[in-house]
Amino acid sequence: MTTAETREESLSIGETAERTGLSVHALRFYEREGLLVGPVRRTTGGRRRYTAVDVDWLLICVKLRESGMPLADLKRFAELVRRGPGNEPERLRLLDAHQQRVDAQIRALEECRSVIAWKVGVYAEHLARGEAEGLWDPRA
Amino acid sequence: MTTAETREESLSIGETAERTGLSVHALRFYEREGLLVGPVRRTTGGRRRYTAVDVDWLLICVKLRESGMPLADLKRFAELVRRGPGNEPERLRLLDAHQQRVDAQIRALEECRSVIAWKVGVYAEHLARGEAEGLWDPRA
DNA sequence: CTACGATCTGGAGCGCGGTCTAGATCAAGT
DNA sequence: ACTTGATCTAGACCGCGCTCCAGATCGTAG
Repeated sequence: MTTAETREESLSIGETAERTGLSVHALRFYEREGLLVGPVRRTTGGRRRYTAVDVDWLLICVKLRESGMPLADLKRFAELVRRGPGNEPERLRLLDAHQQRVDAQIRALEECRSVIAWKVGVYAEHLARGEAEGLWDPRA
Repeated sequence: MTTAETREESLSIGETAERTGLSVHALRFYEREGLLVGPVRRTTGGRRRYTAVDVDWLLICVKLRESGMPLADLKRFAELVRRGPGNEPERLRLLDAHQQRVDAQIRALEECRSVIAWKVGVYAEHLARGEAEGLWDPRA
């Protein structure tokens, strides 16, 4: 097998980086910061081996980060999961609060988009007229 | 008039901050960075006075920033406007490119939202069952 | 055995977008 | 005249989220 992988359902840090979109630096950083649920397994030589469960968790992390969840909240979430069953209500509250923020963010972006679209329209119309005259608003 | 304003259609930096949502620090910072189209007028005493045109531009800036436009692009846009008529196609390209990014961002956020919503659903369902048994996925 | 690329650790450094401080000045109320 | 609060400038500083470096080690292909 040329492209190592050992087929033991575990991946090297490089492969994990590829699959998650995170850099190897970021993966080590996340681990140091306590953002992973379990400790990452290691080979006898000390190299990290990521399981499918690790990768799934990382993919969730990526989505939460991408939608703006701060690392501190992600860490809190990881801690809750790490502590095991019993705190599901708190996990739910955390996710739910984040979802609200995402919704608000989407609404804000949509408003921005409409303002920008209007500006684009102003210029497009201006140019369609053959840019003969300057825009009425000197700062448009 | 107790709450100064002089009614000469110009605002102090503090009033401008209130109306735009930017801090007075940010207003001075934006000015230093060349993000404003024209030089801000000053009183004889050296205090800034913002006109309605200034405020309108700032409101656009706020929307562009809120939707993720980097200060460098905003600066570029301000420069184009400052140079006056003739470069409208370039302004349009700049805005249009940004709009594309905003659209992509909205789509990305919507995907994140659906992943999060699914996770929330998993927890909600689990809790509805009376949290009798742990989640099948130890890292959910 | 050798070589080369991937990975390791600890810690420094960075880009962005402001934020804050110090010390002075201005302007308005009393 | 005095006090009080807003504003001024220049420049230092900050939080976040990585990113990069040095120097050592691992591990696989040839």
